[in-house]
Amino acid sequence: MFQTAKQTKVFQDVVAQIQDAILDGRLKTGDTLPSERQLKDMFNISRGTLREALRVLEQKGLIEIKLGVGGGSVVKDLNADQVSEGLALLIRSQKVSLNHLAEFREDVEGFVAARAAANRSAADISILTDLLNQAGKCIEAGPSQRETFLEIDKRIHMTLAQVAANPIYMSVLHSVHDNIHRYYDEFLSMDKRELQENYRDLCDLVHAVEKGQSDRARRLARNHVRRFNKYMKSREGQKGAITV
Amino acid sequence: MFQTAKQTKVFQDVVAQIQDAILDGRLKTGDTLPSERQLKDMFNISRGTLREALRVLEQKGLIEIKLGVGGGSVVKDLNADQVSEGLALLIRSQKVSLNHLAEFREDVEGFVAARAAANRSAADISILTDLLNQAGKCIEAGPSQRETFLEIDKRIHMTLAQVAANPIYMSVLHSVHDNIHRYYDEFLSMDKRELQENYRDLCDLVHAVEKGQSDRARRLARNHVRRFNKYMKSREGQKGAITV
DNA sequence: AGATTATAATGGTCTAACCATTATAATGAT
DNA sequence: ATCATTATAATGGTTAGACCATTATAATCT
Repeated sequence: MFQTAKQTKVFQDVVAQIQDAILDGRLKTGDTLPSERQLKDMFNISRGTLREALRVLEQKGLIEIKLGVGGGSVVKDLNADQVSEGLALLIRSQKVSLNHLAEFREDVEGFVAARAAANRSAADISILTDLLNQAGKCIEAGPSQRETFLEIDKRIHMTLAQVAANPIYMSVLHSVHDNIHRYYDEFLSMDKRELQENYRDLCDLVHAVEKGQSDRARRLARNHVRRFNKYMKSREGQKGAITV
Repeated sequence: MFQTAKQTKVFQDVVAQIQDAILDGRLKTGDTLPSERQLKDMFNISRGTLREALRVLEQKGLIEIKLGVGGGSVVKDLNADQVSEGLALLIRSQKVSLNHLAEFREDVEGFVAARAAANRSAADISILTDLLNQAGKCIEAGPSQRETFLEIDKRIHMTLAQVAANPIYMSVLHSVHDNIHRYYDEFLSMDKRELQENYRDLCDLVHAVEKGQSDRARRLARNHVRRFNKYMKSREGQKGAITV
């Protein structure tokens, strides 16, 4: 009939109070909290308990704790890192395989491209075109620029997420890339033909976005990712390092 | 040229060691770690430092700390809760609006349905049909069963994610539902006609999944969610409680 | 004026207690 | 003997006070 009246643990109450202050805007990004010795007196708790609370807030990505004079707990600008870390833990614990991740990425890149095509502005297209040009130069420069190409490839995808005008897309895509990146080293040996294929994919994709062709953009993005995934899987068989 | 040689902080080293042991399987779900007083000796650190490490591991969702005799740090079964909490923080900090969340859900439910249609087994269909029947009875029972209906609605969606056979879908969908649930109270006043409309959506959707019609399933799922979102937005205007 | 050195504030860690909770064992009542 | 009650002890939760490590700033020296 009744529920537990209160979370007795002191440090949880402190976490809640500071977290609420941050999320309600009473503490803004960049603000520095009082020193630990001051805070412990304000909350009327011991320093050890306060530090447990601060460690939790740090792990939540809400504050950053800096050392030395002028240091202290600084309110952080919240980003997708915690989501990303959570996903990474699921992957490492083998609750999620590389195949799962690849499949998911296929879907996500697909609808990101579709939303981007629906939302694009002239300025967006100009940024994307510029990135395409850089990517093209990388390929001409030969295989030495392979990593740079992949970096630009990633930036094009992230830019599309930005054009899609929904921060969730950016967070999710960022998390996916973060986690797929761990396997990149294993699969970095694309030859020139494969890179060119990749490049053509991106050109077609950006073109579809420019024309506002949502469905076509989605299909192209999915195929682009699928080809990359197939490539990874074939390499995976050769190396046998990762069993997913 | 060189990088920082080492993370000097003791508690971080402890976090890393225990986390690795869990993720590598040396510590399994349900295992109880030694007591704090034993651990502090094993690591040769103070109890305060150890507790900071444990608090971080707890916040990461890797362990659960129980009180009293026979208590201690127990290795948890990892789930999507941390991803969900991270997303919730992004929403509360207004980096993400309800509109963003609704739009994202539309896309996610869409491709979940499509994957489910491609992967469904006879057993899956039987479970879904059973849930549909329960939902149907709720509607006949009148508006008193509204909450139950919404609960079953959610279970149907989660079941589809399970059928899709990719744990990321389940995690993401779970996170989305978790976070959209906060706004449910504001929008629970669906009348009978709206509930029936909802019910028919679900029947059509399950039917498409049964037939293995991926594209149709995706379209139906998206429309289903979109209708719900429109409904929420219209209510939002009336109440004016949430400004997103 | 510029480089060097001391200062002091801050987080990081340690020690040693005591409090609060709870499963189990010991005790008592029936 | 069985069940309820009560003590016991192990565990996490909290406190207090000290000292170490880091670092921005101020003081000093060349």
